Amino acid sequence: MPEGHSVHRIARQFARNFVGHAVRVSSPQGRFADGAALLNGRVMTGAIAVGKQMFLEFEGGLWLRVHLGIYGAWDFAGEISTDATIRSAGGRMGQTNHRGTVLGVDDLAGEDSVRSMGAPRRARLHMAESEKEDDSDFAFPPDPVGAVRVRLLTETACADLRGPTACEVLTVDEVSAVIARLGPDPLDDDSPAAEDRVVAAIRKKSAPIALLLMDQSVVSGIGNVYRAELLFRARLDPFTPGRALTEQQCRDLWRDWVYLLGVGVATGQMMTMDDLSSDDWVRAMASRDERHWVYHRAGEPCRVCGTPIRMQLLANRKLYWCPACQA
DNA sequence: CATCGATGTTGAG
DNA sequence: TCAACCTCGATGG
Repeated sequence: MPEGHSVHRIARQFARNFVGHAVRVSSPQGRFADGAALLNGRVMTGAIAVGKQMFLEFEGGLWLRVHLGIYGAWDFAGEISTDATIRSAGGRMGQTNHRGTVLGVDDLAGEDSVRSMGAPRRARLHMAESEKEDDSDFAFPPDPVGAVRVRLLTETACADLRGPTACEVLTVDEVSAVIARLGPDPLDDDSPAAEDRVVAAIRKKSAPIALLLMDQSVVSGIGNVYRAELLFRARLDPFTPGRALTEQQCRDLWRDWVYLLGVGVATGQMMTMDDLSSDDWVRAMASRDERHWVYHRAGEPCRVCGTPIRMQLLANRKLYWCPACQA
């Protein structure tokens, strides 16, 4: 379920609580028994995210590649230091909103609206498309619940993976090969070269821009929500062929993705609306249906012009857009 | 409590 | 183009 921002947050969680530690690796469900045996006992030496893929590096040159697909999720438990998470409305997003600038958590929230990371404490944290924290008491390590494909366990922290699309052990060369097939991820590479690569990839294809934004070989990390929202924010007709976009339109799309991904990683939420009043900010944080311009709003009035938002299947995914604003 | 649907990708046909 | 993968929150009775 997660788009790029959640995967970065999960990688960050591993960096905090697992990197530098020897890890017991098992597969309670059994489907990853061989891979678990390969990794068991090794020290985790790195955790990186590229688009929707995460790579955990272990000593000896072995990597664990995980893709959560549509169902996948990680459950952390133990002495963990949780990421800053926007809890409620404190500040206003619009205050320091310049496109292309990544908002820091400090920009986004006032007191009490952020649970900051701080010292490790005993907690459970569910990480998928959204995150849920549970401070109630539990035994450590917890009994595996359901089909746990992989359990990673240190002296103090536990991480259970369930429902992934991909979970495999790779060599460094194989990791490089996977990454080579992916378009740029702004959090890994926000260079002019990365931007040029995306612009060129879009402008040489005749496929509709709505399809190209979802194509992980063009640009990494965009899913169905960010796709719809990026196109609305650019006031672009989703069916415009890539090669019909101007260079500037392509650059603006990339810059806006840089911005939105930064907001997503900072807040843990796919917040795609700017300049919200305090009341709207409260509503947006409380309900995902108040968080977007067009996503999941078929038939409802466009927030800008009132025209009913349209929905159509494109490559088996629901595409949402405003037929008036995005003409 | 049953059913539906999802923020993804792969591979068969 | 479409089913399969595989899990769980949201929804409705």
